[in-house]
Amino acid sequence: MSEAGVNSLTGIDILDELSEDERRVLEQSCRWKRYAAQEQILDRSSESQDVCFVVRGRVRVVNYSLSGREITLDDIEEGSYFGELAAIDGQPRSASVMALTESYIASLPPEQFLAALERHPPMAYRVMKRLADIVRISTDRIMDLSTLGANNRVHAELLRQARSHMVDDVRAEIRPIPVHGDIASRVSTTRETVARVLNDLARKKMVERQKDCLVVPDVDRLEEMVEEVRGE
Amino acid sequence: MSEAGVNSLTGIDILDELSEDERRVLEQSCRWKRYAAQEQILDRSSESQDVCFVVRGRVRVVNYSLSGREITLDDIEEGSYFGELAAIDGQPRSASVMALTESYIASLPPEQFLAALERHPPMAYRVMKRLADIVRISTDRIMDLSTLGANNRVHAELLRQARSHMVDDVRAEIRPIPVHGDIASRVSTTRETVARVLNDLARKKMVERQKDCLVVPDVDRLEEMVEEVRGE
DNA sequence: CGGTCCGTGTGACGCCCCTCACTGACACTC
DNA sequence: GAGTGTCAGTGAGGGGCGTCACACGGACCG
Repeated sequence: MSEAGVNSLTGIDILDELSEDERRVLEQSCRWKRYAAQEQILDRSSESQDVCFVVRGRVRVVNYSLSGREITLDDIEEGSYFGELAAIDGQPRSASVMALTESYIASLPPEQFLAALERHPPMAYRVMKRLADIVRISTDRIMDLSTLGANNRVHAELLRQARSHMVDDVRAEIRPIPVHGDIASRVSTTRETVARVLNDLARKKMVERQKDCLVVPDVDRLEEMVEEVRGE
Repeated sequence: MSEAGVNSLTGIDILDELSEDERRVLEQSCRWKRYAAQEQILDRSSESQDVCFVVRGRVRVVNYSLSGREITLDDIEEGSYFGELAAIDGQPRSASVMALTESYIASLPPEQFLAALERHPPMAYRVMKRLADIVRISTDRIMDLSTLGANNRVHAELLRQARSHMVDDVRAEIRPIPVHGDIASRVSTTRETVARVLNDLARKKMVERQKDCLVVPDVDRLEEMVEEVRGE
């Protein structure tokens, strides 16, 4: 297994309102497992319906087209969870999940999860909030895919990343510097297109490559650019 | 207002498990309103956060690109509801909603909705199931948009509609016959593309136009066609 | 029955961007 | 320093499909 004190669900957000005792009960119902970076945690075709808590690490929810093309759906941070869909509705898994970094995952059988939801409305409320958030992100993405061209989607994605890496009011430093194929898989385009767009933006001085980060000197200017295209 | 006995939430699925009394309380907190076909029920930019029950009629959740292009997100049947996202997370509305047919809508303020969720775990569970369903549909659509070409998306949509209009094991009769622009807005393409695809399928004897319906003589054959392309 | 919608059918044009193929840089290992 | 893996950059080619334009038919209505 693992060293004492490690099998704890203390840092998991949605379990915040639970009492120590309650949490301990859940901890005991979990299967605990460590995964290496890049390792597959959950397969789309697997039968399991467990809810998985990311106790340590970061994971990525992905899907593959039969042609092997990889579509990134979401990244999940330490303290969050995934796999709730199957637990809630009993349907097959809707996507695969892989570890981005070395990760420690606790999986809870659906029965215990549902029972906990029923006992603890605040926890249920948090789960709903999370689902609502996923829905919003998904419909935004559908809108992007439906109305924007590939390079505009790259702009939009860059803008999103910039917004979450602001260093002052206007400047963002995206660190670590994102790999092109990664961006591509988030906005459903190709590595090559991302490279071309990025160079194009660099030529216009709207991004700047540095050793360890990608800097966007004026995020608002980038935003204008995105909004403007959205209106066409 | 309206005639006696009409302001009832009896047919609303998620309120099934509530007692008569409970339901009555909710009924009294609702604003009731009738809408004509095509009328706007909810605007994306409106401030409201009410949850809306479709007491009678059918409504459509849509979004518009600034260029005016219309993206259909979902159709909602009598007995279901919409507008829960804003009520749950307090964020602005994520889409607009319009009446497809003449409709009678009950809107419940977010506080009462949330309070009801807290008091009634089974109702909360139903809401979660619904959200989970929306997420699944959305990610399917994202996959379609990411991996399929426009005409294959039309095939896929046709297949979906056929599946819900089976008349025996292999044959489907889609009734009423869908308008092209409608299909287009569901799969994010153009009216023209839909027309071309449909004629192409007609030439291959995979669909047949009739007076009042569109028939798919062999749904499995259509399915093969879709699956086959998905794998490329 | 001429007018006006509304939905459909189809051709031509052209551009976006995916695909393929190659080159180059950098990091690590033997 | 040669060998290997990962990531980035760039050009050429070409097909899918969005856009525009226009013709057609059926429904409804004065």
